[in-house]
Amino acid sequence: MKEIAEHAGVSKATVSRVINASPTVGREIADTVRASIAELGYRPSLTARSLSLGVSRTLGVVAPDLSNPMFHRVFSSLQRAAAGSGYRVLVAETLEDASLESSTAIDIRNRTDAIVLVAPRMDRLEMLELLPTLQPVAVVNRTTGGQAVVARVDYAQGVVDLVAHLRELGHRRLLFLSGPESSRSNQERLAGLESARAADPDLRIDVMPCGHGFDDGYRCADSVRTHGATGVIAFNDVVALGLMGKLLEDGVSVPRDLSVVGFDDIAFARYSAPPLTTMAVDLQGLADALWGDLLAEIDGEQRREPRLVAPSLVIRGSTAPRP
Amino acid sequence: MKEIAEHAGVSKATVSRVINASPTVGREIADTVRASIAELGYRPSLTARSLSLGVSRTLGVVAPDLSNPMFHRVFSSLQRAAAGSGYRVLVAETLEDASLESSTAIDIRNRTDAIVLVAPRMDRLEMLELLPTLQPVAVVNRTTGGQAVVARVDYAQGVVDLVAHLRELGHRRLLFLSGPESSRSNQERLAGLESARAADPDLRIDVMPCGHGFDDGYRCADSVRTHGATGVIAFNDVVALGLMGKLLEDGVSVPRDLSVVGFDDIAFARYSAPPLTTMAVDLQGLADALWGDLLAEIDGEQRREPRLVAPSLVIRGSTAPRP
DNA sequence: ATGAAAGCGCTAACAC
DNA sequence: GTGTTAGCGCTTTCAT
Repeated sequence: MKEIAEHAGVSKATVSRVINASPTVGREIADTVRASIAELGYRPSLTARSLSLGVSRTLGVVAPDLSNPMFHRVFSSLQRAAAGSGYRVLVAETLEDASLESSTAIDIRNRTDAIVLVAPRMDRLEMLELLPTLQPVAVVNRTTGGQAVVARVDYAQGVVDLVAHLRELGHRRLLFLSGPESSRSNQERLAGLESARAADPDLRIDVMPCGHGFDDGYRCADSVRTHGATGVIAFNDVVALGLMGKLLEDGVSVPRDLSVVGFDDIAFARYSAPPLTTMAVDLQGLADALWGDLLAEIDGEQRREPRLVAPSLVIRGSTAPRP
Repeated sequence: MKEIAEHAGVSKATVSRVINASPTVGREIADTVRASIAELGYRPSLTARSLSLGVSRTLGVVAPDLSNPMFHRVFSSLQRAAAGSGYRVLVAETLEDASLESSTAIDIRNRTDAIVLVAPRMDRLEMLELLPTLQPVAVVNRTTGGQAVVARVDYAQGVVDLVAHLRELGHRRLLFLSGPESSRSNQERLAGLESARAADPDLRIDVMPCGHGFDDGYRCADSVRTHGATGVIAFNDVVALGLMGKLLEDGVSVPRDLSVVGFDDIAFARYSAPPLTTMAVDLQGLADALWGDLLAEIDGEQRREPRLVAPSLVIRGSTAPRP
């Protein structure tokens, strides 16, 4: 920057003004400066800028695993939302290392103006302790007792809708393939199941621990077949797809022999054979709302009203009347 | 930091030394300082640190679309590799906005110590012009004439292997579902096709423009059916899966009526019905090599020997002898 | 072993 | 309108 200033015969301050398009700088001078910038191929240091301004215009995202299309979509949607306000997104995948989630979050937050934390399995106490040091911070699919901006998918209601759909098709014996025990969103699905049971004594819903990945669904297929249920509610689409893969391989026809539903409406759900009945979630809407609140917090407001987004049933080919 | 210094009754320099575990600091003093840090909940500013050191220990990644499992895996593998050296990864998805790729890359590079560019469709001249301003920089699946660290998947050879596999199964009329025309990796696949043709005059391989997404594969299914080929080589697994979805929906049996192969070996390829025959790519290996070279460049060495990784055939259920 | 002070590249009063 | 100057929070000589 000093070089530019010298080259253009002005002061660093003027260069700074030109870069930031300050209106108080003379036409001619500005052009000279711009010429020097172009000639010397100068690029302002964003690091120095951040330090001086105390602001980086960067949003941090911490997520467990972007290969899960659901997590990827929250990230991607956030990036889109943030980009609309001129913010970049720095993301860190915590992968298997749940133990490093906290320190990762702290580190990421340190380089950014705000952070969104996607940590479905982080211990609640640990999270509650962490949150105050992370402000402004948003949390996805968890409750925080007002410690953060929060947006949640209404998994409980989603599961209720799924059960209702299967019920209408005549299914009375249902099986839920449960996700990670410690996952908050799994617990909500379980709660949804409970209220569905309560509302309909004629219904039997069993729970089978399974997991959250393709391989988990695939692995559970045999137990599902022998279980006797006619309708299966998978933890999510990924599990449902893994399950269906194995089922079809073994000659079980979905939906003729067995109806299967997932959750999330990932891209592939529409193209599987049969296409998957599932709950679609407006993640872009969730991200937009979250980002709006976060931006307000960055500007000093307090926005702690939890956002609850309702998923909607998408009926495709993997469900049919009870055999 | 000043507060810590005052609280502990030492100077800022000493605090800095304690933070950086300098050995030249007295045991007792160090403990006092650490106590103050803990008590006041102090976290050093990485931004200031970066500015002072001229180094951020962060790697930037620019990729078009992380929802593509292939791109996601290069990102994820890079993050794993970089994490091993204590580096964070800042990623930006350029999404549809190919026009913003350059400026995004510049911006990201500006906040990081190095960058890896995944831009299969960026104009070559634009890229060649951009590269010098991005050093140290690595590029995936493109050639740069020595302007950058590069790692490439040998798509040409992969396609040759795929053709050979189908040929052995008796297929003589093949159809290639081509990806984006401007994509470098698509051009390499085409080159592979050409050498396969040259080596085997008895073989007929047609090319049909299709795309790179699920929906593209899905959409092409009808034309594929009427085309008459008995073996289909999809641009990648995503296209293959989209195609198979529609095919099975329409009662075409894969692999009995038609053999289908993909490329990349994405996670779901193993769980589709039928599981997909495809070319597996050791992306973690590619990322490790790339990161090794990049790290060397960060340290001032020059590492421009292109890395070429050979994919390997994974035979699953989507291919069978010609009907 | 510790402190004082300069400097990383930028912005923002404040002066002219 | 433009230049001067003081800082943003840290690291790192150079003294002591």
